Amino acid sequence: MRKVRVRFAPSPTGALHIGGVRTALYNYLFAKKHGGDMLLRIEDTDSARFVPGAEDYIVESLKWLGIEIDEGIGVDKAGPHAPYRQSERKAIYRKYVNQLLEAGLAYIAFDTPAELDAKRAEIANFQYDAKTRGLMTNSLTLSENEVKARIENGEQYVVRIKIEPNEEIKVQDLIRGEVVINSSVIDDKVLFKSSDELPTYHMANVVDDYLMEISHVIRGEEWLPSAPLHVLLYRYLGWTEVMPQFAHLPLLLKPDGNGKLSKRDGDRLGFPVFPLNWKDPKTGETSSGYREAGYFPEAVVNFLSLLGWNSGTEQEIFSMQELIDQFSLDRVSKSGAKFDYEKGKWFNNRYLQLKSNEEIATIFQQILIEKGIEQELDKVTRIVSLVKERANFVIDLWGQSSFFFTAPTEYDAKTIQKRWKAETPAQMTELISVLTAIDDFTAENTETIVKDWITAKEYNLGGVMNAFRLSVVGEPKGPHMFDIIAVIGKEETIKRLQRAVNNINIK
RNA sequence: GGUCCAUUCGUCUAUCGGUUAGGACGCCAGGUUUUCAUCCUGGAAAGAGGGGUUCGACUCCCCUAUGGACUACCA
Repeated sequence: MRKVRVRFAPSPTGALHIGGVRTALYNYLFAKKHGGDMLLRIEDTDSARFVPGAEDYIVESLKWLGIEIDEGIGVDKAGPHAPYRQSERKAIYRKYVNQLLEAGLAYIAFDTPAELDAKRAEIANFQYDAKTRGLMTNSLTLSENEVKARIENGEQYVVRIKIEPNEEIKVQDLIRGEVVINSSVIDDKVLFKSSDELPTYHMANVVDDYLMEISHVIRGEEWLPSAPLHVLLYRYLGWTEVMPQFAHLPLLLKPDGNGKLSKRDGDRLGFPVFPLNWKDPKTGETSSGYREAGYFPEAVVNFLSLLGWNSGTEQEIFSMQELIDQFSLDRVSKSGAKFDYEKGKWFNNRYLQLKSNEEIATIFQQILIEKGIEQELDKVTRIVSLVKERANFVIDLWGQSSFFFTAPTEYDAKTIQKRWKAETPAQMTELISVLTAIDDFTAENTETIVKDWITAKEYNLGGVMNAFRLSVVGEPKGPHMFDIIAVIGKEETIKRLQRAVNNINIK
């Protein structure tokens, strides 16, 4: 049994899309499950679409998510198959292109893009293949000398694969089973372009997967139509015996409407489609990322893992290790998954609840500092413990707990109307004296004393407590009142009560 | 247009011929709570349609419909 070696091979054309992240994740899970290696290779064979910074972005994204690379880009020591950037492997591809040319399995074509466009306009459903290549300008229609002359003249050309028609090409897919496509519908794809001396995806991909000893190609469904071409390339190159196994993953779809999830959907619907914030160096346009939106990487991984795969059990929360242990390609679904952002939030909520108060407090402390509030970790931890369960994100904690740090400056009008009665100011003034007399300001003690007072005076518990809350918090929300005042302290509590008595007027 | 892939609650999905078609998100209702939230309980909610095969189909086959991907000197 061959060692499992998989690769994630994005092209550096911008930020790593969330669908790409899932592909990387599934590759990683599969590799680790089988004790194999995960490679990161950069497919930068399209010089025109290269975007600076994209490669670093990809490396940083995977690192943030905990998807560890064993070999290739982003690893300190160059691996045994270096380089791992396709633009740096020109000579390698050239050799195999020549091999194909010499064997008569590929040919040179001089048709310019303009000429091809003209043909497409002229002939409906034009396809460069066995039926049409005799009409075109290539080494099959030109004499050997003319081909040589044109090349020596510096004329640009491409190398095309020569597909023999009318053969049923079979692709064994680990997720979909056998897929059969007739070779007649495959066109003579460009394998190599002289303009930049670089191969196209198809050629580079097959050559590299072979040389890097890739055992399984796990990639998006958009590659399924070209898989037969790749099978043919392995055959033409004489590598059928070591051809990797294929698995084509279902796509991530738009939450609403139709089509695959795109960057624009994120902007339109208000959620990130990238792992990290990204600023496009050309347009200056920025896109938000899950990290900066406050997601925990574990939540993103967990959420993504379940978009197209399930364990077959009712478990929903998985650590990376559990995912590795339970992952299996035959439990990957065949149909596309609509991206459900609401569920993503829920996953973050679960991880927030799972984390220790102190860990969250450490993060929250930074947010507080940005708001100009410096607090000791102990106190922040205590506050976190009181409000954590009502938050999905660490940032939500601010909305739930800001009153711990700053006294209310205004009071919720609806609540005044409902809870601030004619007798309230007198009761609150009385409450001030009750609280003033308390030395031990713990929640248990203040609760006992205040409740005894309310009972003794035969006041309405709800009436007093709600007015008390309004005075201290400013709104009808928050944790248990006595927990709140234990944190903010006696002096501040009394101050807030006094201010409420002075400022709230009954309409 | 052509080729290929897919089709269970609104969404993610379980079911691998016999189930009251299960779970989760979201939604709704009730309960707990001095407030809000949490939490607890409950509820509504699905096999695209039509043919077969079979004692019996969500499950297997065919057709139709619908959705998606691909159809570049992009990946």
